Amino acid sequence: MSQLHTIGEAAADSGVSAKMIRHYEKIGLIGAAERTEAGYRLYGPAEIHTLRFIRRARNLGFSVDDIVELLGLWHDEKRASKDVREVAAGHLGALRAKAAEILSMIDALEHLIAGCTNDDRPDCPILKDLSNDANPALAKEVGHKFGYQRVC
Amino acid sequence: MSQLHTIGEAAADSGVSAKMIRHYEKIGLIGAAERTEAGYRLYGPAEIHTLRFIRRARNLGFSVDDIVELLGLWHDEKRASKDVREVAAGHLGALRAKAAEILSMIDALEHLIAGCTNDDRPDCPILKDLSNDANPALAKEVGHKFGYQRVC
DNA sequence: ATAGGGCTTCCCATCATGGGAAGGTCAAGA
DNA sequence: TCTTGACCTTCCCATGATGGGAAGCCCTAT
Repeated sequence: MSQLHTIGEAAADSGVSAKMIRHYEKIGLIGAAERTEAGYRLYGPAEIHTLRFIRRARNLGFSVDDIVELLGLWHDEKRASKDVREVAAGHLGALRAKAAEILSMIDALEHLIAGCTNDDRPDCPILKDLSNDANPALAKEVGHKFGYQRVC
Repeated sequence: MSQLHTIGEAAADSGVSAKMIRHYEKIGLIGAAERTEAGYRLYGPAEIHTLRFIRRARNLGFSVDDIVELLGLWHDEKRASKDVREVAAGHLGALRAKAAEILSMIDALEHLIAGCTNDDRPDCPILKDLSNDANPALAKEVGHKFGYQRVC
């Protein structure tokens, strides 16, 4: 008994909020916890270890779906390291794509801000760029289906 | 009449989906569109220009709340360029923070993956790190309220 | 006994976006 | 003229991870 913890203690010890622990249980990421007679959830060292694993994986940006896989591999003594690597590499690719996207936004925004007079005059290259039909800010070539011609 | 467009045409011309145009109307980012007798929304050049403005701002990662401000400034002849700059600079700061977060995840993940044997053996430094209590992967100093001591 | 803090479940909100159903409208072709 | 198909309308639901908050039960210290 002495190593069984309530959800609040498990949260403090693992860094995962009580709210999220219940959520992870509900979506099946972790199994249903033991309960006291009064219905309180109880967590032992193994469960808290798992929660820490989950928190670390979340800190690395892994999605819950990824973590389902990682936990399965973690508990699978016959796992192949390349299977783990595959999950990690997939996530790394997604992170790199996201980083590239954000960095290009930063780049574009820095250029716009650099051109701003930063005073009380209304002239503003930022708004000029955003409203300029000829110079679409950071145009994503996505979703522009200009095949249609106007009907009216 | 000849320059009035249905929502599908406005979507194609602006790069904002019809779904989102209706959504922007509902949340008040844009005003209610004119309607035909049958209830179809109609968009003129000014509205489509605004939609393009919105799409460009979204491409730069501005939130809808930011865009409300930017549209207000855009239409305000007496705006001060520094007010625009302030909105943009605030967003830039958020983007930089996000980028730093993602880059540190990438960095940590690259190190883990580099140590992976990538074969059929079960030994795996990635899982080892995630499960290692002593070496928390990319520990965020966030949310660790370790003031509490275990009660049990 | 009572107060306060922790626990339970349930519902709602975020943020931007899309999917899909049920039904009305319109234009082109048989 | 009728049909067909592509559009439009509104309404509801889902995403993903997280938190807020209410109503009510439980436990412990005063």
